[in-house]
Parts: sequence; structure tokens; C-alpha cells
Amino acid sequence: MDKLEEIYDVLLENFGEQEWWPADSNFEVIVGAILTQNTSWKNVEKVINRMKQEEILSMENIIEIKEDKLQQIIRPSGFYRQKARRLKRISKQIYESASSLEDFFEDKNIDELRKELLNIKGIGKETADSIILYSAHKPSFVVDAYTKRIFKRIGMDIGESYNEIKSFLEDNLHEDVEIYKEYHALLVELAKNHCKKKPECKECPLSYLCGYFEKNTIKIKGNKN
DNA sequence: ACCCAGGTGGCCC
DNA sequence: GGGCCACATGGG
Repeated sequence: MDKLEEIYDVLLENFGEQEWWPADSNFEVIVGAILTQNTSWKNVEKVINRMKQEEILSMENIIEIKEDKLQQIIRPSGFYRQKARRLKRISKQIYESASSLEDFFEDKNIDELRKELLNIKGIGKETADSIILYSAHKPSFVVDAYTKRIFKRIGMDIGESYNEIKSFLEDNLHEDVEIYKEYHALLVELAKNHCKKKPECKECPLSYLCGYFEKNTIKIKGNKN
């Protein structure tokens, strides 16, 4: 199935390297992954900058800060009460299970790491895979609503559930961290630029593959465990 | 006044 | 396993 590779090449040629994930540290990737849950990246950027000002962008400082203070700082990213709880919970669990973020990542293989992340309340599949790929820098393909929407629009049946889609992509691509990182980033870029202008978006680099498609709201089934 | 955004967990059947 | 809902702010 080198249709996947063809799509990758076309997107890369049109959009260029995306240089994902935009963050100054591996821990910042984790924070961003939590904050962006069902939330626009614009709002998350605002909050990340605030957190830098307040100097709370480290595990230790997230653990130390009062929860209600954290809530107020992250407020613009929405769901701020549960996200504050999640940030503190995740920081604590990583801090207690390893001496550093690097150790937390290095001691285990991808499956073990994924299982451990999914065990933390507030980390679902997409967040877990985002952390594994962009924070731990290990190959685990990130599936999101865009991924399913785009391939469906193109007319490819890549499955309904998170696991089906993830397996399809991983089984049909060369296992490579940099490819996984870039592919997901390119899909997001495509979705943001073109896939809302429907159905006759001629500037879309994939328009030659694109079928008619009336709804934007595509849910990934079983996006839990 | 809607609808959507780089989801997740809880509860129900 | 799936369907529905709460969670919350900001932008189109």
C-alpha cells in the first residue's frame, strides 16, 4: 500500500517540513498534549506562554503549585478544572515512578510505556501516542479526528476504531520516528488549511483524490481503550 | 445564535 | 464494545 507514501510525498512537497511538536522541552510536549485535548492550539499557545512567565513548566513546579492557582493560569485553554487536575496527576505519577522524565521513557519498550501512560487518568490513546512520539521520540503513530476524516474523504477505508486506524497506518508504513512525526503533522496542516472548505477545494494538494463529503463531524469509535 | 477545536472518563445498555 | 453526556474557553 504505497498510496500512503504517495500521499506523504505530496503533502511534504506542498507544505514542507512541519517541525513538530512545537515545544522547548520534552515535558512541555506533555503539557501541550493535555491542554490541547478538544481545544484549539491557539488557546494552548496562550496558556503555554503564561506558564513560562509564571515559571511552572516543569514537573516539580506543577506538583508544587496550588491547584486553584494552576486553574487560573490555564483557564483560556478550556476544561481548566479537569486539565489542572490532570497536569498535577501526570506530573506526580511520573515523578514518583522515575527519577527523571528521561528515565521514565528509557526503562521500557513502547508497549510498556503506552500501557503505563494509559493507566494515568486523563491520558487516553491520542494523548498517550502523542507523548510517546513527540516527547519520548519513539515510533507510535498518532491518530486523531483529522486522520480519519482525511483518509475517508480520499475514499480509503482505514477502519473505524482508533486501534484499527493506528494498526493500518503502522502496518503499511516503514517504522520510523521521523516519518510518524512528520506524517501526523502534515495531516493536521492539511486539515487546518483545506478540509473544512468542502467539497470543491481545488487548492487542496490531494483534491485529485478527494471525493464528496458532507460532514465534518467524524468521531473515532472506541477512542478510549 | 450557532458550530468547532490536535479528547477523556463515567455511566448505561 | 458502542452511544450519550459533561467538561469550558475562544474564534469563526
